[in-house]
This record gives sequence, C-alpha cells and structure tokens, in this order.
Amino acid sequence: MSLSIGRLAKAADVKVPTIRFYEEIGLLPRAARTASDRRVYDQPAVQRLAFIRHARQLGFSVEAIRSLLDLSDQPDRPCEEANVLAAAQLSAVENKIAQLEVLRGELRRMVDAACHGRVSACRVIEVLSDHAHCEGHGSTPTNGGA
Amino acid sequence: MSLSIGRLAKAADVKVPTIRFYEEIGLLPRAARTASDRRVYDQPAVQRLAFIRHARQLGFSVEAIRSLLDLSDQPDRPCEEANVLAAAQLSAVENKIAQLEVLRGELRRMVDAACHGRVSACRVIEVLSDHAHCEGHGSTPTNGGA
DNA sequence: CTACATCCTCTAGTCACTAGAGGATCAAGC
DNA sequence: GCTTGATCCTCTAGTGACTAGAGGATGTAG
Repeated sequence: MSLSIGRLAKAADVKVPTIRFYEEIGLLPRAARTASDRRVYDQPAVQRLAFIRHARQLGFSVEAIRSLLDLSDQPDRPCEEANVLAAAQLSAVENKIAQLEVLRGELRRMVDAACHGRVSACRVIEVLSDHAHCEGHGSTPTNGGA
Repeated sequence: MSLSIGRLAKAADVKVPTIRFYEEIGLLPRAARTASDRRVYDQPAVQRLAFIRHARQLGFSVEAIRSLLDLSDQPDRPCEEANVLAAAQLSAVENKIAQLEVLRGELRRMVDAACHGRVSACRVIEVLSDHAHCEGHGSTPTNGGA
C-alpha cells in the first residue's frame, strides 16, 4: 500500500516541504516516483519519518538523528553509540533547563517589580541597563518569543 | 574619551562583528567615523550595547529589544509596554522550561533503560521508534547539543 | 469537463549571528 | 624610516532546520 507525500505527511504529522527537505539532506532516502514524477512511499517510510519526528521533538540535532538512523539500520552493532547520544542529549537538556531557570528568576524579579509610572523610573529598563543586578547567566539565549 | 570598535567590544563583552551587525540592523545608531573610516564610540555607546547584550541573554528578541530601546530613549512615556514585554518573555521562558522538563523525563527513562547489548534490543532506538511511549510534548525543539 | 487540491522544482527568507576573503590602516619596536 | 603584526574596513556566504512563495503540471471529485 503506497502513499503520496501528502498522506505520508499526515501519517507522520510532518509538513510536506519538511519531507522534501529531509530527502534533500539525506535523512530520508530518495523516494520512488510515479510516471508523472510524484513521490511514492510505503509503510516503513512512515516509521522512519515518525522516528525522525520524535527524535527532533526530543531535541536531537539532525546530525545526531543521522547517527541514530544509521544505528537502527544495523541491528547487529552494539548500541553504545545510541546510549552516548541519548546521555549527551539529556545533559544538554538539563543544562538548558538550569540556564532557563536562572533567566526565569531574573525575569520574575523584573516583572514583580513592575512600575506603573514613567519609563524614567521603570524597573524593567533599569534592570536591563544595569548588569550588576544579576549573576552571570549561561551563554546561549533562548528565543522564546516576546 | 572615545573608543575603537575593538575596545567597545571588550567593554561590553560582545564580539566585533556583532557590533557591526547591530549597527546594520539599526539596533545601534551609525557610528561616527575617523578620517580613515574607522568607527568611533563614546561611553553611552557602551551602556547601550550592554543593555542589548543583557536583554539578549534574557532571551529577548531583537525586535523586543528595539522596542525596549525606543522606550528607554523616551523617559517620559508610561512603561506599560516594557512591563508587557517582560511579562511575555517570562511566560515564554516558563513554557520553554515546562516543555524541556517533559523531554528531560523522557530522556531520563531512555538513559536509565540503556541496554548493553545489540541495537536490535536497544531501548533508545526503541523509544524513538515508538511514539506511543510518550505523551505529546510541546512544539518547538531544543537544539541542545548532541 | 471543470474546479480545485495536490504535486513538482526552484529560489529566497527566517533568526541572530559567525567566518572568511581581500585589502587598508595603526601602533610599537628597532 | 621601516617592518611586523594587530586591528580595522567591506562584502559575501554559511549556520540550523526549516518555511514561504512563484510558476507550472497533474490528479480527483462531482
């Protein structure tokens, strides 16, 4: 039973252009094509894509996923490497959380002290201007939203 | 007392190309130049750049910082807007933390179950393959490291 | 047969920088 | 004065992981 790229996208909950992108960078093998050049997929492709999607949600980089996929394609090899990748990812996530908790503290102090007057007396601006208010926080910024 | 771009970079702990980049996108005003076209800065520039740097570390986007800077340039305006930006950033950080905590849980389970045999029996690979192991986690991935 | 959905490729944009080429200028030591 | 090495200039391109859109071909339902 074969699937179009759109159906694969729905089956694995990934957007269509993302699938093409994964093919381009070699995370997915080149898809077979119909006579009219449309991509055709089978059931294992859904598995593979779901694997990728899940790993991305867990924060694994594309390069890490590439290794993981290589590994899972060769079931007879020892799985040290997979364990190492998972452990590295865990510690990266733990670091990130620790960093964000520091930021959260600082932002909370800012927000709690929110002024209701003019900018000249604004705590938010003041805290941002004066780095002395905080201990050094980690390196990588967050890009939350705001 | 004037500063070269390199000295400004050191004073505010920001890299030289980043300063040029900030000028290009209009976060910093165009710097005055010497006869030989080198940028020259003064003490207020250090303040402004430190402000930017600190806000970036707190995860504010460049657009948010632009607003914050506009605000701080006009001390007579009410500071509602700054409060709103800070609150938005705080909630973005809190969301991020919550998401990452879910991921941490899942990764911990993966790592704790680490196998010592062949990939065919590897818990890491298995968990990644089988999405049913986890409850849905939030949208944006982390890009920690790994 | 006519819409309209889906597909194709290709290019460019996102965010906040970072890296490097290729060349000019400056500051210190001799 | 001269050399050496650091710093500066502009410009282009690359990062990661996609996303958006143009412009056109094909598939499918009524």
